[in-house]
Amino acid sequence: MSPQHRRRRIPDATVARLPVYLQLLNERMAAGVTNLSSEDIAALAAVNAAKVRKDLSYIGTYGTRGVGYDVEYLVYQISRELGLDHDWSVVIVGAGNLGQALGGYGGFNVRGYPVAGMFDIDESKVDTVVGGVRVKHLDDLPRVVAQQQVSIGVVATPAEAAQDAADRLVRAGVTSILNFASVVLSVPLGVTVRTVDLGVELQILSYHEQRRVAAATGLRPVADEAPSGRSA
Amino acid sequence: MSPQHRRRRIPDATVARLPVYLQLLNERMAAGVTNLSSEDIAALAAVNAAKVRKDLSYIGTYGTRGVGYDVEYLVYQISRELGLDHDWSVVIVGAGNLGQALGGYGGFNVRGYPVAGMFDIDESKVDTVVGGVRVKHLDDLPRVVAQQQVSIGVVATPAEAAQDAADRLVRAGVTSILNFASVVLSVPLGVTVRTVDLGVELQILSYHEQRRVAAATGLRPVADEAPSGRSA
DNA sequence: ACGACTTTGTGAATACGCGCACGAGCGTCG
DNA sequence: CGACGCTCGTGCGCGTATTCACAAAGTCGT
Repeated sequence: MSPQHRRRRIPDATVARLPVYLQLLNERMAAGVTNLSSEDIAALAAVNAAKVRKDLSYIGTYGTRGVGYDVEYLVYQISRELGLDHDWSVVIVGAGNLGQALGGYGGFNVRGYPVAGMFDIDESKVDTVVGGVRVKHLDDLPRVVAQQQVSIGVVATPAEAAQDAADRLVRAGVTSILNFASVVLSVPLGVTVRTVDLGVELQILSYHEQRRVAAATGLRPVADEAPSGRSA
Repeated sequence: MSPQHRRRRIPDATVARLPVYLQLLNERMAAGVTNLSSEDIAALAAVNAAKVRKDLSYIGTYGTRGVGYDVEYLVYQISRELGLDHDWSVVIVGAGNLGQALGGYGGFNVRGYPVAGMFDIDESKVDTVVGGVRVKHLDDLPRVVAQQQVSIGVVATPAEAAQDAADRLVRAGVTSILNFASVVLSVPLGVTVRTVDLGVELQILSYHEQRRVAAATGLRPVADEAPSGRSA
């Protein structure tokens, strides 16, 4: 039990940024950088420096005043906080277009999320091999989840099948779901769902585009700052 | 100029939810439902009913008290607000694993985002056909963007190539970018970027998992509500 | 035609996240 | 060894987002 186990709740917004910091710290570390100030990190992440400091302060006081943060140590601490000190096996449900792309991606293993299994309900997909993993029938899900201690599931099915997939995952014991289907999944309390929807993202972008042309057309030239993503 | 052109700025949080409402309204409409109350919508979207009403109030007062919202009319109004009354051509940069999956996905056309072109810098990929689109060399990007009036670009390259891809997109005239690479893109003001990063999503989930096991281990049994995604 | 009931639209209250500004602590240099 | 400069950690005010609660406005039954 390390001394610095504050265990105070970290704000959602911060949790969402920590992986970004981690990513870029790793990148700089690989480039040989050993120390970075909050200003440096802020510039790389395109956010405010105070925000970086506050974010990092939630996981502990690992900086040195007048100097900055030791990159390697910080990487270690963020990783630990995010639970990356060990691997998390994942299962992928749906071996269609997207499921195959995810399975073949390879990024899972590299990042510490080995694919414990891919599943589909379509017999014709079962036993095909995707990215080194043989597709199993969805009925085998509970066994694999139990045996391999899987707690994260990926839903890569068509929208119609997504809720059923989620239900099966939950029943099998999965407590976190990454959902790529265009549906709002309903899950019991205590299960975390994150949805990534291509259509939603595109529609958010087209809203901004639509707004730009409306402004350009001169229809009410609202003096309104141009919206920019998380980047500057 | 319709009478209800308030043109007041819609909060980002609301903009992010409108596509979700739209999705589920379309789904219910297809099922023959003609009217829905804010409570109904709230249940389907797993959010608070007051939030639904406030969100919808930003685009106009299209409900009927005592009755609810006419689904078809609401779909029309949200679509208009999101700029979906016409198609938005997109270009995809990067014809690797992910680019191919996106191109072959087909969902682009259906949803009103026809793929005007796929591009790669790797000669061996050029002229291959993915999802009915022939891959062009990245140098052809400016021509296609100009000719087809493309304003949305998708970055599906490896992380190392993503910033260059973004720079080229911006130079060609694209003003919205959907980025799938694990990098923080730097773009000029007035360009909107949205990043979707598989690694980030997984790490957010493993944070919650890590927290769950920490709680279960009894290390400080913090009386803290279990975190659930956007769903209930 | 009127009263009871339903559901919207929105002011007001609350919670949350952001960024400034500054004190505290560490390293460095004379 | 003391003074100076740099950068962290954080208290505080501000704006945004969420939720509550209720009057306004419509429907429906009689």
